[in-house]
Amino acid sequence: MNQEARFSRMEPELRKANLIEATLTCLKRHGFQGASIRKISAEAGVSVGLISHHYSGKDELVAEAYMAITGRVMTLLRDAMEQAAPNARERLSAFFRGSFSAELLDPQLIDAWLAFWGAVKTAEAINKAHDHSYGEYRAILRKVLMELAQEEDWENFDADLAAISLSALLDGLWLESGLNPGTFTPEQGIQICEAWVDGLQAGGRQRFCGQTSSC
Amino acid sequence: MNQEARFSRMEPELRKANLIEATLTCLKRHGFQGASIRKISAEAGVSVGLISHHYSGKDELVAEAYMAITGRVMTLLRDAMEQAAPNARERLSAFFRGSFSAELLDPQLIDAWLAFWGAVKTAEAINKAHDHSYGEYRAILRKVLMELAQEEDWENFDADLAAISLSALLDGLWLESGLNPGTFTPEQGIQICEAWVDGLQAGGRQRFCGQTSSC
DNA sequence: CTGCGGGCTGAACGACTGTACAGCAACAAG
DNA sequence: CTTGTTGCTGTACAGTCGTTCAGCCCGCAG
Repeated sequence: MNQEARFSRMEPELRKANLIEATLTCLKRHGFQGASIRKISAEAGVSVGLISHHYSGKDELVAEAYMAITGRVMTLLRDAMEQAAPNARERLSAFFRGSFSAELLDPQLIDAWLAFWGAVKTAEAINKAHDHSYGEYRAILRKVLMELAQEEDWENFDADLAAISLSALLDGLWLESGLNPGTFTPEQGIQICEAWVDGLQAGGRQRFCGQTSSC
Repeated sequence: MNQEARFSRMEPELRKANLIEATLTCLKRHGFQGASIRKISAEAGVSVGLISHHYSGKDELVAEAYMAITGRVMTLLRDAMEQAAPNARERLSAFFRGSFSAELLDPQLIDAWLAFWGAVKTAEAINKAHDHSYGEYRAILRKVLMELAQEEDWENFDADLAAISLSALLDGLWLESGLNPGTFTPEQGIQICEAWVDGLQAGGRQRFCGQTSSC
């Protein structure tokens, strides 16, 4: 009567990675409400108690899942930019193409993101995770906008405010794409972002400058 | 022993309005999770059973609360535009000032909005409510952008796509303001939106036109 | 005053939530 | 082969959840 092992041990690190993956799967399936301790453990094939063993609570696990997914997205966008090296304008275009790639526009992925956003005000740990990832996101945009300003000899250009603007545009498009896919196509999404940069270059940048008209 | 009436009757219409108000209060206080049947009925000072009596279920009540709040916001924005009659550009500015007024930037109001967004994918009734209100929102923007295009003699201008863009920008700013107030000031929010229109006028509109360069 | 329609109550139900904890068992070390 | 560590199990607990329904009782009609 040699019965199979009832469970297999794992390095805490590996197990945590497994749990995070299961959490993301659950979030994608049924949103924040569908990501209960029991469903996550079932998805991961472990017992309910294991989560409390590795994390202080559910919020911490979800927050780590949020960090994991944002890190993955940011890496993808950074890579897309680096492959299109020539100049800042080209790199922005690469960023847009990456933002509206099939991988990132996956409805399930956006559903998970919506769940995170909905929980930001509820769970402190998720709030901190958002602060961190959004800060990093904006820093990436700030950098490339700064480079664009240098290449085009804009002075006193407020890249920080422009980055807030562009990230808001991207998030807004992403949000609507998640809430109501079909409102616009990925190509139109890219088009909208390109138009924003066009507008900046054509003269819209003036509002992002100091009093001097040298910008 | 003349004891006080244990409850007071109301016209279904009035009672429903009361319940919707209580629902909004709960959503503002603790997000979607904090808006349970029991908490809503406690807030409204009625019994738990009354909600099922007037609505088919919780989702329908929340959806009606969503419709109520979007209707209120849209009326406010429309009024702001109508008071600044002169031209389309001025009306857009009025729309922006309204969008970033203290009344609409109320953190609690945005928390409630976030709760709605998070529930769109979960509840069918809320999904329909979003579709309706977002369509109306975009129609308002489309109309004023159309008028701007006429006043400036733009031909083949795709006001629809431009409206999607502007609504995404506004929603994105609103979203971030809710998730992390302090990222930008209301004045900066207006500045960002004005810069978008500036960019459109300066030449960014080309991407929103057909092949002809007459736009 | 009486009668009655229906707005309203509130206990009960079954399902689900996150967390705690006592102890089992897998697996490396000796 | 033991033995020890500790990753892991799974029941139990104390809640909360949305919904149901038999019947109470408010307030208007007559």
